[in-house]
Amino acid sequence: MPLNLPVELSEYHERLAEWFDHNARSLPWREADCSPWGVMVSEFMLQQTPVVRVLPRWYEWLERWPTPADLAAEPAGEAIRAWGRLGYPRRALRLHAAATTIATEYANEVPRTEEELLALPGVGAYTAAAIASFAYDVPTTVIDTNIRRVHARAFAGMALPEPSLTKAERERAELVKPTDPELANQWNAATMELGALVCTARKPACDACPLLDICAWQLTGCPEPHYTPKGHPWHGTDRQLRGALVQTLREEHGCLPVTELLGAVDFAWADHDRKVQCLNGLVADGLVELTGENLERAQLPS
DNA sequence: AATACGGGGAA
DNA sequence: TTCCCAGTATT
Repeated sequence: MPLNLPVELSEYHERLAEWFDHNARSLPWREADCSPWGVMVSEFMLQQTPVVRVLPRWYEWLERWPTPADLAAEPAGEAIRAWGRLGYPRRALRLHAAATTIATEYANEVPRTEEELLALPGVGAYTAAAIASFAYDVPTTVIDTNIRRVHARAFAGMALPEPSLTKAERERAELVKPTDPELANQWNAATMELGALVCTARKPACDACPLLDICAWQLTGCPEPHYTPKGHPWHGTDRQLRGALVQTLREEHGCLPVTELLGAVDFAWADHDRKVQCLNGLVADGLVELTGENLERAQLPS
C-alpha cells in the first residue's frame, strides 16, 4: 500500500504522543493500578456505548465484582440487572459467561493472548486486541471506529472510512503503527483518543488537531463523504420492545407473571402477539427465563 | 456481505 | 428526526 506521506511516519507518531500526553482524558480503566479485568469490563461496556454513559456503571461493577470469579459466583440475571440501560444486554450475558470461563479455566486471570481472548464469548477482534494492548502492553494492532476514521482522514484523505472494515484498512493500520512496542501501545490509545475528542465523526475540531498540516484529508481540501450512512430505525422495532421487556424485569426483583410483564409494556404499535414473539426471542437468547408449572412466570436468568 | 441487537444525547 | 457511539455473532 503506497502511503505517500508529506512527512516521515515518525512525525505522526511524535505529534500524536505529545498531544496524548497533554489531552488524554483520565479514565479509571487507564490508571496504572487498573486490573486486566477492569479493562475487560470497560471494553465490553464500551462496545457501542459512549464513555460518559459507561463510567458510573463501570465503577459499580468493579466495586461489586472485583474479579471474574466474583461475577461468575452470581446468576447471569444479576449481570443483566446491573448492566442497567447501557444497551445490548446480551453483552452482560456474554461478559458473565466469559468471567465464568476465566474463573474456571484460567485461574481467575484474564488471558493475555489474543487467541485465548478471542475464544471468550463476546470478545471479537477489536476487544481481544484492546485487552491485549491496554491491559498487557502487547503491541498488537487495535482497530476501532475512532481509529478507522483517523486513519481514513490522516492517511487516505477520506472524510469517512468504508461502512465495514476492509483488508486494506487492516494492512494500513499495521503499516502506520510504531515499531517500538511501547510506542505502539501508546499509539493505539492516542489514535483512539484523537478520534473520540478531535477527529470526530460529526463535526471534527480540526483547529485543535496536532496533525492538521500533515493530514491527507486537509491536504486534499476536506472532500465530502462518498456515501451517506444509513441510519437504522428505533421506534416501533423489536429492539425497542425487547428493551422495554428486559427493563421491566430489571426493575422487578424476582419473577413476574407473563401476563403482567406483557401488560406492563404498553406500546400502541405492539399487539399481544408481537410482544409474545419478542419475549420468546429473549428467552431463546438467554436473556429471560420462564418458570412455573406452565412457564407462566418470567424473570431474569437465575 | 447483511442484518440483528439498546439506548440516550447532541445537532 | 437523524446520527453516532472503544462491536459481536449469526445468517
